[in-house]
This record gives sequence, C-alpha cells and structure tokens, in this order.
Amino acid sequence: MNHTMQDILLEPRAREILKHIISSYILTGEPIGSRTIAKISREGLSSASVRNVMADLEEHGYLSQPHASAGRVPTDKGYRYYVDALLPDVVVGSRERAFIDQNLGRAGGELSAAMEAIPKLLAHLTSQVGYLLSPPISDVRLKHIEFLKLHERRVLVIFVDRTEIVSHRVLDMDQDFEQSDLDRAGRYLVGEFSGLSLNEIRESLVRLMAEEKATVDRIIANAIKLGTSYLDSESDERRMLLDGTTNIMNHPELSDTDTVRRLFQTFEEKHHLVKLLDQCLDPNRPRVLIGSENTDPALGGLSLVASPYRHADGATGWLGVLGPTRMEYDRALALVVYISRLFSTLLTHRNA
Amino acid sequence: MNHTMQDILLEPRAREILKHIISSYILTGEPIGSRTIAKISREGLSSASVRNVMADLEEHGYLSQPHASAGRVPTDKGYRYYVDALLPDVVVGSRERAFIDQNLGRAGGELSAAMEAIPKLLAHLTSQVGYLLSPPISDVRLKHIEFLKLHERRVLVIFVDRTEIVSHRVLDMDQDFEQSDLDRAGRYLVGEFSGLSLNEIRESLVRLMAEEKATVDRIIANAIKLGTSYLDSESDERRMLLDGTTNIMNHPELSDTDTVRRLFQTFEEKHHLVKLLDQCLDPNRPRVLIGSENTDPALGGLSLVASPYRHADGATGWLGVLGPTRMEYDRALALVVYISRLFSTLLTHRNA
DNA sequence: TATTAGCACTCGAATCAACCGAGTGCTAAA
DNA sequence: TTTAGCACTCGGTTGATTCGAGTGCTAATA
Repeated sequence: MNHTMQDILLEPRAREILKHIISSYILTGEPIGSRTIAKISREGLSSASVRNVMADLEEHGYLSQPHASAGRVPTDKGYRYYVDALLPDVVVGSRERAFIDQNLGRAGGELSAAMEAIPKLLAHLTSQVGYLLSPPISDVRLKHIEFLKLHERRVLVIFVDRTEIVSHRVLDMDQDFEQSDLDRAGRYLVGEFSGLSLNEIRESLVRLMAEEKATVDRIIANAIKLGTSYLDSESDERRMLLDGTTNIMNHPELSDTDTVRRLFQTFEEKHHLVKLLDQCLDPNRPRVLIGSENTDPALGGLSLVASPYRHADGATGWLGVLGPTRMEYDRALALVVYISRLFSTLLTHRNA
Repeated sequence: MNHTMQDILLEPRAREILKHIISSYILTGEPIGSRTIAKISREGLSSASVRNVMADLEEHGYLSQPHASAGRVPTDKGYRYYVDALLPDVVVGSRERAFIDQNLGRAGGELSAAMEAIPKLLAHLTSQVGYLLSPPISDVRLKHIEFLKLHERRVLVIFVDRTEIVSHRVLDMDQDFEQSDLDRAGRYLVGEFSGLSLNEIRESLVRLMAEEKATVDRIIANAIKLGTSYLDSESDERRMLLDGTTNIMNHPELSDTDTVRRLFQTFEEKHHLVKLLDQCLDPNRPRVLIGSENTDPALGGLSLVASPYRHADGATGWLGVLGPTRMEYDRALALVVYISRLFSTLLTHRNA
C-alpha cells in the first residue's frame, strides 16, 4: 500500500537521530554534524556514537554528504521517511486560523474572489508558491446560460455554474441569430439541463441531435447549435492560479540563475503542474510529493504539498504549496489541509 | 520643448564616435575601447585621437568608465542623445510584419484575444518584457449592459463596451430584485446611455437622481441603484497585461539575484508600471524612457519604450516593451509603433 | 594647430599556494 | 557497546602574483 512501509522499522535511536537531523536541517539549511546532534539529543550520546548511526543512515540512503568532510543532509528518501513516519502533529495556530477565516470569509459575495485569495494566502503563510487548480470544466454543473447577440454572427455566451462562478466567451457562429431566438435557446437549455455537468449536457445534446424533434423544432435546433458550439470551444482547460512565485528566489538552494529561470518559465506555462496533479494524486486525501518523486524535469527538485477540495456535487480541485525539498512539511501540510476543508464547506454551502 | 535640445549641437566627429560606441555596446555588452572604434570608424582616425574625443564625451556626461582601465560605456544621458538624435531609422521587416499581422488577425473574433496576444508578441519579438495597458475603464463606452439575478440579493452584471470587450462582476445589493425588474433596468440604461463613457454615465445618473422623475418611476429608480452600484464597484482599475517577464533574466546586467527579485515583485504588483505610464507620458506620441529617467525605484535602471493606441472614441491605452537600458532602441521602437498603429485600426474598425 | 606614436601606469580578473576548521572514519581503550 | 583520541579530507578564505586591455600624457610629426 505504502511503498516505504518496509523501512518504517528503523530502530528507535536511528529514528530519533534522523528526525533531529532533518528538522535541524529544515530550520537552518546547513549540513548537520555529529556533535550538534549529540548535544541536542537527550539520550546523552557521544558524537562518535551518533557518527556510527549516521553512517548507517547514509548507507541505507536516508542521508548524504555534500562532500567528504561536511555534515549530513537529508536525501529525498530521508524526507519521505520523515513525512510518512516522523512528522510531528501540527495544528494551525488560532491567530493564523482567524487570519485565514477572515480572508476567505471577506470574499463572501463572490466565490471566485475566495478562489483567487487562496493561493495568495498560502504563499503568504508559507513563504512559498501557493496554487489552486479548479476542477475540470466538464465536471462543472449548469445553473444558468445566456446568449447575447453582439454583431451579426458574433454571440456572447454567459455561463454560470452552480457555485455561481461566472465565465463568458464570444462565439463566431456560421449563421445569424435574432436576439429573441437566442433568448429562447438559453431558456430551453436551462430548463432542460440545469444541474447537469457539462459532460452530461454534451452527451444529451448529441442524443438530441439524433432525434426527430431536433430537425422539426427550431428552438431545439438552435439550442443544440449554440450549446455544442459553446461546449466545443471549451478546450477543457482548468484554471490554475499561482501566487508568490517570487518567494522561490528567497530560498538559497534554488536561487541560482538557471534554476530560477527554469522555474519561472514553468510557472508561466502552467500545464506542467496541472499534469502532475492529475496524474500522481489520489483525489481522496492530501499528499506530499518530494523532490525527485515528481518526475517532471521542469519542476525537478521541488516538493509539492497538495490537498483536494470538493464541490457538493463531486467535482474535485486541488490546492497546496510548492517549494524546495527543504520545506516545513508539518506546517505546510497543516495549512493546506485546513484551507481545503474550509473552502470545501464554503463551496457546499453556496451550492445549497 | 525637448530638454536635451541644447546638446544636439555636438560636433559631427563626436556624434559619429558616440554613435559607434553606443551601437557596439548595445550589440556586445562589453565596454568599448578606443582601438575598436578607430578600426570601425571610416574616418581612419588613430586610437589616440579617438581617446581624446572619448575623454571629451565623458567630461560632458555621455560616457563613463566602469573602472579606470576599462573601455567606455554609455550613460543614460548618452542613450538619451542616441535615441533623440542618432537613432537609425528602422522599418519592421516584411517577414516580421507578416508574423505580426497574422497573430493579431487570427484573433479576429475576440478583441480581447488580440489584446492578450500583444504583450506576448512584443516579448517574443524583442526578447524583453512586453506590456499592454488598457484605457481607464471610466473612458470606455457602453454598448450593452445586462443584469442577472443569481440569488436573493446577488446580481450578476454583464458589461459590453463598444469594442465588444466583455466584463462581468457580481454585486451584493441591499435589496431584492425580480429578474423582470433587472431586465427593465438594463434596457433602460442601454436605451438611455448607449455610446456614453462610464464617466459620463456616472454624471448622468447623479443628475437623474436629483430629478423628480427618479423618485416616481420605479424602472428609473432601479436603474439608478443598479447602475451606481456597478460603477462604484469599479475601483477604476485598468488592465495591465505583461508577458515575457522571464526574459529579463537572460540579460546579464540584470541577472543578479537581488535585481531579479525586485523586478519580479514589481511585475506582480503592476501599479508601479501603470503609474509610470500615466504620469510621464504624452498620449499623443511614442516615447522612450531611459534608465534613471524613470524615477520609480522599483523599476530603477530599466528602460521603457511605449506607444499609445487609441479607440475611435478617444480612449487611450499604452503598449510597449520594458528592458535593460542596453536595449536595441531602434528595433524596439519600430515594433512598438507598428503594433500600436495596427491595433488602433483594428479597434476603430470593430467600433464601426 | 591637429594628429599620432610611444610609453608608463592602472586596475580588474584569473591563477595559485597556504591555511583554517568543521567534520569524518577508524582504532583502541573503557 | 560506547567513547576518547587522532589522522585525514576537503571546501572556503586569504593574499600574492601575473596578465592584459585600455587609459592619459608627452613629445614628435604633418
């Protein structure tokens, strides 16, 4: 089930030492030597004993040395063990909780404002890159659709989903419509398909097209034409919101020019991240992806903390943070989970 | 009229040498020594003579030396003279022209797509940061407005301006409206104010409110309420689109970590740039702002090439590129001017 | 008088050796 | 099994040296 299960059986002393090394390293960013650990550890071990354990841990791949005479540094495998088995429980502090509640609550009126606030919030609280990925558009459910004639064959489509997230698009049609026809088509679609997902609507339209009625009834024919045009113009894109990208540069391990350039280019083309989230993650629980576990070279060496959020009707999105492998996983995870829960309840209430 | 007029009287030889130094420096990025110029210049001068002229140019502030035994580098004043008096005429090559035409033409249907394509295009063609600043929203002219009831007091507003750029916003009203009331209010506003700018509409609404009719006629009363709510929710923001921000990291003179961080933070908060464009520029002609001439410390040391574009009804926006002072001003200016003309004609045609 | 050849000088960049010190691995004693 | 002790490693820093591109100045030249 968990691919690192077999390793959870490290001896208590090794676990203790590994934990100290990793949390110290996360704090300071400096390689940790045996003396430092000997002093911190309450077991009163000597540095020589610690050295022995460290050598074992290195042999098993949990630690490595930047060079022969330096202290130890966690490997990705080390971080993995730390996250799976050693992570201290952290709850979000009450001050921070209040801050979050206020920031997302204030967005009250418009839900899309809350959506946009989340990456900003995550970036601000963790000093890393915050993101939010909306559910696939095809999972979104129709509340209202309306067509507006702009000019001869140009039609403006306004789409409102059940959570009242609004989007619009201009279509170039191959035929001229009267505004009254557009109104009727809109009413027909809402009446017929309200509450269905775009995918379901697409299928229904295809079915309708095959039926006899469609060729007879002009309203239905128009509705099919407009509806399919709109659905086809969806390139099934999802909204990927990022914030705090400049925070990346504050981490010394990522601040050399080439890395920075590569990462920023990746942030500009967001599909890398979308793909990663879609492919690697189980939509039922939060997840941490560490360094090389994410195989996209464009994001190489970054760690990802992700938690799903859910509309009442099941459409699932993701939110989380992105940062260097040297990250405060405990804190990041706690925040990400807290915010995803909060946002999910916000969404379900709105939906009612 | 032009604050550098007095200096245009440099001797021909000095002009020639300054021109060579600056264009070489723009090309290579290396300080230029006297020998290099002596070889290039067709007057067949010796390096010693060139040195004398260079010393004069330095004394007058057109050049400087990074250190005592290095070649010369242009100062901002030098660039200014170069741009004002020495700039070679450049026309956009036919291949590039075709490329631009195609990219903006293809956006045919939706004008906002062309708007978004422009910064990308500029960034691509100049390897710098491309931007586009839309006109102030208050200058935009109404074509259509429509209200849609979402939920009790939440009203969706859809606004279409005369160039068919669409925007929407959700309002939290303090009173409940029926959809039929919303429809009437929308029709009233369109009928009454179509073609007027938001500023003008705002004034008219205030005037209306004072009149007797407003208290009697429910349609007018609703229209006033909804219209002012919408206008007040405008924070008079303008759209500032940027693209190619990662390009600045390719310029060695800007690639040190601190500068990069500062610039990226500035790009995230776009108001610096908006302010700069609003304050410093005459909306009737293209303009180049060089290094320290732009006094915003957040953008310190960058040069800005800007050209206005115009809707038929007079609303003015800006587009251009942003890059290091060592920039190919001739090329950048030619491209920016070409694209602004093209976009202006696109806008006026659409408007018809 | 304007130009140029010649030369001493300057200063950043690159190279190299020496040194320091944190941290290690190993061995032998406790 | 733990620990004290010690030789060893290796990155980082410091300082001296050299190299070379480019300058300013002076004296000779056209």
